[in-house]
Amino acid sequence: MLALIDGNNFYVSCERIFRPDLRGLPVVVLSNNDGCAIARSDEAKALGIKMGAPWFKIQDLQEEAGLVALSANFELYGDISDRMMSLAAGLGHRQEIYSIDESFVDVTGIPGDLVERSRKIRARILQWTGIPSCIGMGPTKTLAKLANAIAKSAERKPGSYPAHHGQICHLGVQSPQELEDLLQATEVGEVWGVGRKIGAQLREGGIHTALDLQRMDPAAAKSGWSVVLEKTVRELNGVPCIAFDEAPRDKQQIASTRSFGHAVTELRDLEEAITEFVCRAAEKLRRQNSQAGQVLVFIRTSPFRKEAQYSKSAVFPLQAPSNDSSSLTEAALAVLHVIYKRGFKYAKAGVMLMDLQPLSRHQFTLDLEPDEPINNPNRIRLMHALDNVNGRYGRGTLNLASAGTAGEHRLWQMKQQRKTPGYTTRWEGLAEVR
DNA sequence: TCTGGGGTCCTAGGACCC
DNA sequence: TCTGGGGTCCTAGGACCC
Repeated sequence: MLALIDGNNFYVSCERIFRPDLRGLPVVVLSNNDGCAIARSDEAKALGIKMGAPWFKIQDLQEEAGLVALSANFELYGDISDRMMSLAAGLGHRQEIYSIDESFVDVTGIPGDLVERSRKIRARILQWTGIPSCIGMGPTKTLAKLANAIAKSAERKPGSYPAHHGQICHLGVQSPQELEDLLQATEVGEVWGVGRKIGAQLREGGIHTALDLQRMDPAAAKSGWSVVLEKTVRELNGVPCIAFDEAPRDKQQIASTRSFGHAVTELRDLEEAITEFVCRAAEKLRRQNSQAGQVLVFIRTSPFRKEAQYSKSAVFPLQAPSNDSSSLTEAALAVLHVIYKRGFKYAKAGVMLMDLQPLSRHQFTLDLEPDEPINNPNRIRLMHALDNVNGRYGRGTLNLASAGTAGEHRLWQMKQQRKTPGYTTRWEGLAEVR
């Protein structure tokens, strides 16, 4: 039996911990660059604000409805997430942290009333971190996710489900008839793994509810769509097909990409941005003790603007895998010089490190170059020092020269005009009590 | 004026091999 | 008239997730 614990409107709830004045108000958290809404309070949802709604299209609601918008403060959310996760882990014996606000917990064999136990954990999370959450339980991940969705709807949308499923919903203890009713009351698009496209195709084929999907022939799901949907069908029937992953696995690719605060036309500006992106990505790469075999760089104009469009990416296969910021930057800038075209207004760029492999693996080349910087102990120490300094004194304290200096005005720097302090992660962000 | 970022997995099709 | 069979590996693109 698996439980899925998930924070309600997580980013908004994090902000409300230190801004109790925001409770009861419509609040949204905006994506990087203050671009669009990526988290909404219940009150904001009630105003009809959709997930991903562009800020400039909803900002009138500030005046009209008292909407409050905040810039994303991921440092804060990450820290609150850690606290919530460690409390959620107490529900069972194994935990898989699935995203910043969700974790699966294996509650198989836990004695006693799981619903009661869940209520206690939920109450503890609320009291100790201030984050309201919902818990769903079922014999597979897909059913636990579904239970969680039911728990949320039963609380937020009265009448959608029987009220006693609010906050905690345990599908494992329902009678077959009750289970059928719950699945019948759930739209097929709510099912984990069914997105916009497949949802529309299913509805076209007469499959409208989770119950319809559960009763679908798995072979038909596979031949008509893919093995992914087949697994979903089986999971809805209580057959586990998606593994429980306790230990976070090494990433297979690491990306750093940004939309710019202002359109950028000059190569020099793009060089700065790309350098910074490589350094961010390389830092993550070193943190998981990996090295990259390939570097991808892309630049593109804004598809939303009516002007000349250009979008291009290219890959640089490294002669030997590396996690050295300057080697990777050198490769990335070489790619940039190839794909850059003058005369376009660039809106976004990014770097992806690919073909990742553990540091322990070393591929020897036939034509060893004598001045190969790879594995040079001094370079390794340098990267180590770089990470330590930036870890201690904050990101960007030490940078490669081609990243430019923060003092200069950087057109490409993203906009964040509504950011709350690092309440729990920075001394200067500590709240004062008077 | 203003539309996010970071991932995973699967599939189809091409290149290539014997 | 009639033009094999079986396999692997890689990549690009699509779909999904939060």
